[in-house]
Amino acid sequence: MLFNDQKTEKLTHTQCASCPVRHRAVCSRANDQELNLLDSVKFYKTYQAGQTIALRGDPLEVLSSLVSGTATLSQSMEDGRTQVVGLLLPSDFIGRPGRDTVAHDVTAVTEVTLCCFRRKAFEDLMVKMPHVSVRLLEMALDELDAARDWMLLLGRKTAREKIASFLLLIAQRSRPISDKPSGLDICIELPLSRETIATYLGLTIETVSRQFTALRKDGVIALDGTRTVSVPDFAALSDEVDNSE
Amino acid sequence: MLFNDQKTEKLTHTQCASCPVRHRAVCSRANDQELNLLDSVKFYKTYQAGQTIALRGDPLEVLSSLVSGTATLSQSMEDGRTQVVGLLLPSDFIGRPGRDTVAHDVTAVTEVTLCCFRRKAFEDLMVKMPHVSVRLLEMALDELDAARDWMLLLGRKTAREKIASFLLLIAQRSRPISDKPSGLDICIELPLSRETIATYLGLTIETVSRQFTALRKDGVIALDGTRTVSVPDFAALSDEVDNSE
DNA sequence: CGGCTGCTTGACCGTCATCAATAAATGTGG
DNA sequence: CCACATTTATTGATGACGGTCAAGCAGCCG
Repeated sequence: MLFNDQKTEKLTHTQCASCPVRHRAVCSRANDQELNLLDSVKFYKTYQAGQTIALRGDPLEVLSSLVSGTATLSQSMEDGRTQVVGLLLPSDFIGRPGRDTVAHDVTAVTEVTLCCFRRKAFEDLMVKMPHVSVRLLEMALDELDAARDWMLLLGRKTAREKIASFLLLIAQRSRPISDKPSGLDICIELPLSRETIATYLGLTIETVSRQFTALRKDGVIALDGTRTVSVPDFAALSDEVDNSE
Repeated sequence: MLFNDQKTEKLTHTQCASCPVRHRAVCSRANDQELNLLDSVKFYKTYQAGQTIALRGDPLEVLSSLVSGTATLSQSMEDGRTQVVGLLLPSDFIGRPGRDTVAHDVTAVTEVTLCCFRRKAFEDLMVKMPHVSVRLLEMALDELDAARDWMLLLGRKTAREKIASFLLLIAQRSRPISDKPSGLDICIELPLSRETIATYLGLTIETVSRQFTALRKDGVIALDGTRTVSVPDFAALSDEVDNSE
């Protein structure tokens, strides 16, 4: 059930105008006046690392944008096998208008802050601000492309290629957009545990671990602790991925 | 390039009112007057089995709905490894407003008829008929869910489960909606070759073949030729899939 | 009939999963 | 701050599933 059972509940209320995802989220095309409207109906929720945000099949009462932190979308089978089917990073949207149940499990992997709207209120907003629908369609289509790219990875890539692709993905998405210090080592902070990486890549935790060490031994990456990866030669890492045509 | 190099070009022009996908495609919510408008700007194109409809990166000049036949969306790597990332069946939409290049290769696997719109014309339509945008968003979100379900299959299911899931999928989608003759054998006509099935399931053609025979030997399915599958015990087939929770 | 293409079957092997044992990181209470 | 417990990650040994290579088979068409 969305927004139940979380112990911690930060009620910080940031003005939309100074919101970190102001220009990327579903609200990106809102003008000042519209932002005021958004400010008046939105509310924030915070989840701790590991908390369940929503479960597949739950009634979908609240729609939200991820403001900070990282969450996963996942799908699992009765016998426990699980696949992460999407990574949610700041500006990503959770839930969908026109549906009344949650389609996939949503889990916070770090502390997560959501900017929330009751579904009814959001659907009203979509009528008042058609650009919200347009932006939502754009974002859905982007996610669709991303999902399909991931299908290539899951269906066809080797374990080593999967890890390399994953590192490149994280490097891209965590970098504040077009910031290429081609001189110094690129340093990647992994938001996911080995366990979660494995379920994202369709591998086991052991294989993930082995491939990390293999890449390290081959000098493609360097590991500092378990969550920090530095990339001495970015081209070498890219070469590990025989990229889509 | 969309709509080049096809030899055969059927110019049949069906009235929207009697279109087979009238109530499922992007135009499903159009009224009679709007249908007339659609009739006046749409045009049909036909592709032969095996023909390329569009290639990744091509300029996207035409958007279309699939009216009849089956096509695939696929993604491939430089070295030739290929993954089918979507199956296009009647009523599915091809292309996306707001993009100017094709995101994935589109290939006809049977003879295919498309109901086409020049991109500009279609974007005008979206303005005149907002329900088209809404329907498009709905369809995009459905596809997104389907893509994510497929990620679970690709990442976590065994070869046998993949084949069983595939058969169930085809059975569902080819059946004219909620038609359950629980008595007699269900008969599935496969629109895809073993080759294409393999690239859809992230397997090799040999493994697909072996799993088909395995399921046959176990009495779960019966094969009549290479494209016709009959299912004596539907429950047995469903049991092969340890379904998502 | 031969030649073609698509499918099946067999023999073998490699990649990755499984099971199991450390080792490292993180947390807890004294 | 250190002993101890717990979780998380690494490493090793082994085997299974599915891939690869190769040969046969079936349907199709000239």
